[in-house]
Amino acid sequence: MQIVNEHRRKDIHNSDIPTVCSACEARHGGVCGTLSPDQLLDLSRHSTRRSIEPGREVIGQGETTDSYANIISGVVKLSKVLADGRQQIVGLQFAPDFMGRPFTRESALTAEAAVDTDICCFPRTVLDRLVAEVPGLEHRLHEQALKELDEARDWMLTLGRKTAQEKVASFLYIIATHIDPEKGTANEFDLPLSRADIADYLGLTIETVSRQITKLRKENVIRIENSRHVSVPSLDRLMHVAGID
Amino acid sequence: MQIVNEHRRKDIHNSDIPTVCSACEARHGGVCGTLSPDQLLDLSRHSTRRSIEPGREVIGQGETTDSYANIISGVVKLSKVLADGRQQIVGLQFAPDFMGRPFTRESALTAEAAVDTDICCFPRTVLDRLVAEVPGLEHRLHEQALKELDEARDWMLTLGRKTAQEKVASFLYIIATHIDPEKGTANEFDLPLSRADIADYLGLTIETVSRQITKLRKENVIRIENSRHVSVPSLDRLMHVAGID
DNA sequence: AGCAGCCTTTGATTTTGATCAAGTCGCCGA
DNA sequence: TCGGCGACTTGATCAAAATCAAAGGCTGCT
Repeated sequence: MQIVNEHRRKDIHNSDIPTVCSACEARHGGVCGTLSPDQLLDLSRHSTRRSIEPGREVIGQGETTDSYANIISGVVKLSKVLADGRQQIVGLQFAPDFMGRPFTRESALTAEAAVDTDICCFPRTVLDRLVAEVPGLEHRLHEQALKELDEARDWMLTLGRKTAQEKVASFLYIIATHIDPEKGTANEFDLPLSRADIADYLGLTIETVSRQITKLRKENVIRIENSRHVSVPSLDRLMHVAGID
Repeated sequence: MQIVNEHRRKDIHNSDIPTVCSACEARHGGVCGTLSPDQLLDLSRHSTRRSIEPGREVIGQGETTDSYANIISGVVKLSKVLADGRQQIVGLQFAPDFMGRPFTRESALTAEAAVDTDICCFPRTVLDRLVAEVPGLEHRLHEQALKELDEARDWMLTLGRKTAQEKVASFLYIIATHIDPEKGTANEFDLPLSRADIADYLGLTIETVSRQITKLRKENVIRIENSRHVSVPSLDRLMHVAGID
């Protein structure tokens, strides 16, 4: 994991930054961005990296935890289930998102890795202390919450008012624009979700998802290989099919 | 509007509090709760009360504003529309909610009064200054955002995975538990939304909403008069039909 | 009172997506 | 290399909700 970064880093004063953090892909985007080297050191001393394999739960609906985490790489599904087992994925989180809400006293949702995922966990107590000490930190967390709220509301429009075709296209668009934390959008990518997951995200069945993907393929909106790898000739076209503008 | 409050107020130190605020129904629940009398005076000097009749837009999708508001009484619909006119209500706000997100530089959604509604508006600049000055204020706004996020995610489960019957029951349950800012739940209430609004909130058509309401009535889950007034003999029963545990 | 207009309900029919049921494909282990 | 298994696709049928269409019923106005 000791990758030497060939590009010049965005910040000059790398000197005092903890080693774990200076190599961290999520440092600038996550909560850590607002922290001084001292504070970063403080936090890093209490934080642990974890690798999570696909399907592994980070936290279950109704459980309690006392930690927060940053996603370093990978994709995490946030989902809710009804008593009878019907499931809905209510959010996807990508690097370098902060996972803050799953860890409230009692979690209202399940967080589960969709693919191999690395996260950086730190205890609630430490972050809470830092929030009290560092002026801009709560603001950062607030911004993250507002971003998630906007995304949730966008998705509500998708769930409530779009057709199956538009839903699937909307999903592919989300992935294309989020899968690569570096550059904005990708024309080609591996789907981080199985058909069953996609169905749970879109409020559809796997059969319908499969049929709609086939339809999009036949209409040349996307190309598929291996059923997991997708390429998108024209993002504009995909957006249009997704009913976005 | 000069109503004399017969009940003893929860706080003792009423002395320095601006008159407009001391009579305000939203003061304890809204953002104002964290402010000192001085700060409240500061804010109140720049704030204006507005009465909004049903159907009147407070802010439209894509517009810009420079104010926030507290809901004093009434109900506000937050909605999004697709290019072709399909609409989805993505949230309802009740007194004493803070309306913060609608007013970001460019609003991602439309806020519109569902019934006669009173709000207390204040300029972005003043609140932003107070946020910088008052330690707990951003936290309060953060909490509000997290509350809305939780509600949005709950609703996503409803939109994606519940049947029409469950959706309508879920809606009625939301209203029963939110319409009265004072006590928790009401067994009897006027619906703040028309059938068309309910349909837009549930991702259904008005015909389906109407049929499901009729069905709930015939099954004695609810009683209806005037098509707007609803009474609920058993909240537990309603919850159960709504698929809530 | 009588009428116009809107909101709501109800009915008949159609459509979309769900359900049921086989396959097919790719991958892993024997 | 061959099964076998899980994930995905495809097909046939069914059902829930949408759509199309026509009343009711309430409100406000003349």
